[in-house]
Amino acid sequence: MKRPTIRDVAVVAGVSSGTVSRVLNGKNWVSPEARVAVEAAIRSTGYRVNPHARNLAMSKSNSVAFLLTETQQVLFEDPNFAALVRGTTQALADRDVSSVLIMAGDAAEQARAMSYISAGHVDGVLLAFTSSGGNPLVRRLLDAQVPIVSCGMPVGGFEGRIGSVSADDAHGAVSVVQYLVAQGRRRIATIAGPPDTPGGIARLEGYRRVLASRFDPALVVEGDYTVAGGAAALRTLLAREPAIDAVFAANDAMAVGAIEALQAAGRQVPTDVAVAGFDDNDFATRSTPELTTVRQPFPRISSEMVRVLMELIGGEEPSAITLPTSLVVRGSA
Amino acid sequence: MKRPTIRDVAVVAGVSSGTVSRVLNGKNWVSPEARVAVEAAIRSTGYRVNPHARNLAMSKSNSVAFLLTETQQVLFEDPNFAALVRGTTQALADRDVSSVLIMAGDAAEQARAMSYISAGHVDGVLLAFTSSGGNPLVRRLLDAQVPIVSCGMPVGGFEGRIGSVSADDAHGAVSVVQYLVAQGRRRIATIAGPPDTPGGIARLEGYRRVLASRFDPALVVEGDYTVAGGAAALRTLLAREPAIDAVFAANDAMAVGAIEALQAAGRQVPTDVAVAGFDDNDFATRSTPELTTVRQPFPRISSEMVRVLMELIGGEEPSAITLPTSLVVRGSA
DNA sequence: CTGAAAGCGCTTACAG
DNA sequence: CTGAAAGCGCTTACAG
Repeated sequence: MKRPTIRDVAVVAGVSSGTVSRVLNGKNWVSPEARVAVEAAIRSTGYRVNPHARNLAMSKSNSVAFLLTETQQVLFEDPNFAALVRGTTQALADRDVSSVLIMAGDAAEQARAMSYISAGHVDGVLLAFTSSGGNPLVRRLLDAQVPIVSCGMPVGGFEGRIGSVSADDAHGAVSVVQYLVAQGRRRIATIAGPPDTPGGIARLEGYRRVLASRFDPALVVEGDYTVAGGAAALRTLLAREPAIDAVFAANDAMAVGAIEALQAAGRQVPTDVAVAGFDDNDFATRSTPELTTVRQPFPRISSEMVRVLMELIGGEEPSAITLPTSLVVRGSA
Repeated sequence: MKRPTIRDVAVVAGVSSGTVSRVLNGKNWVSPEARVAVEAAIRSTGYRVNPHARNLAMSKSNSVAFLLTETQQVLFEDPNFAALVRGTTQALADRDVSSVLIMAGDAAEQARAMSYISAGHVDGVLLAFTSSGGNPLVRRLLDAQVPIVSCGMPVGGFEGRIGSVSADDAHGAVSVVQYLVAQGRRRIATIAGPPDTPGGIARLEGYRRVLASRFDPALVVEGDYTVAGGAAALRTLLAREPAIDAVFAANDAMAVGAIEALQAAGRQVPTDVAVAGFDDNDFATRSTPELTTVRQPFPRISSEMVRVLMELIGGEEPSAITLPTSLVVRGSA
């Protein structure tokens, strides 16, 4: 009737509940015989540890939050988020820790998130650092000593206080722009990301580094990481400089928008204008032609985020990890 | 240094910890003076209740799972899921209960989900009933007495054992097919959903009911709810019966695929062939022309799911709720 | 290696 | 209306 407790297991196994707890927690101060007896008793009673009791006794929650500081809309439209949520959930599950998705898009939600997290529901938080929108919350979380690791280099002055793991944005941009140059492109424009995002900064810098003295501010337009934003940016670019023959967009969504706008303007991609993106997410293979882009290693980013967070929770110092990207050549450039 | 407990609040307020607990839980057996003193003490100490202690004492978790039995890929591509996850998370947060997203696509994940849930991490489960893929898990959950409510009528023989809330699929289909008839369409085909899904069954039935004696099996093709599947189904339809002048797709994604395939085949939408969908999700406004479709009231579905689940958790019987749909006329039909 | 016991921080009959 | 106390189910020094 009632769910079995550690005590029930103990009587069946003929030991004390302390011993049951020890085998449960993999301590090795237990004799082989006792261990065998306890394991059998666990099976025969159908015992499962009560997480609330364990959490109370150990004062930890065995759970972390994945915090979304963007508007909720964005989340489910952004394949990067999806990959990260999927990847980290998996990596966490492998360690038997659960994860809660927390949406904290507006101030009210952020307040709620803050009280939820600081109440001790989670041991740490995973963050996708896309803009500065979540900064106030991050600051408060930090003040409350909550372990945090972000995907993407922190941009709000949090360097060294939170863990981070990011793709090598600058180098990824360098490699793709070099590729465009090698293909003989002469007027290479870029659609940059928002300047308050790590990708918005570093990818532009990579572009600029390759072009060096040939860098022309007129060929830089800022986008908002959306398909529509990419299309709009492209039109601006075309108005400024009709002779562009290549565009490097700071993410795949904008690259898709650029392709659509280009085609609407009667330009062939890649014949007239080559287009390259960044991310290699679902957008990359949904456009015609498919995108030449820079791949972010999301599975590895996810597992590293989890590893670093666990270290932080364990009391270690925050580390900042950068992972290599790779160039994926498809039809668009 | 150490986080304040109920006891700290009690000494500051000059009462016993039992009284603090009573004001915390909104019991009214507490004098106004005591209440005021406690509330002040809570503020001055910065007290927050420890959820693990509370959960242990009350033996409940104040948390529910949103279970995804589809492959993980599907989730983040499906705007219906996104709307449901968003809506239920919100409704749950309003009641101060948290939610965990659990992906249980393959057998290994289902086993893990089972043990997570039956360990008592959550008080109940929210489910999006899209196919029969999750049936074995649902069955085991039911055996373990876990309260469940699904979106969509249960199809695996779970009627009456789990709560459910769904849009009125049959009536929604009736209204849109009647609309097509009223527009003067004569050869109305349908791309049905998979026959092991509630929508796959009821929407087809609504279509059939309107056509009655004019129903022609040759005009029915089964799709898989994806854009590509919709396009493929449309091509099959066109091969069978080039004279179709309208298509009712069982969801928006397939409707978009149908439009694309139609256009690729040189047919104008809606002039040559009218196309209607079902859902009114993001797909509906991303196609050209935009979709005429049946709106599912996702916000209401979400909040009803939560309400019914809370009832179930509270010991009441499972209820099955059907919510009305509405026809949304845009450019495609 | 193992048991008895204290403690984690709450809730809730039970008296009063 | 309120306090003292038991209980929720674990973990973990502390002895032995």
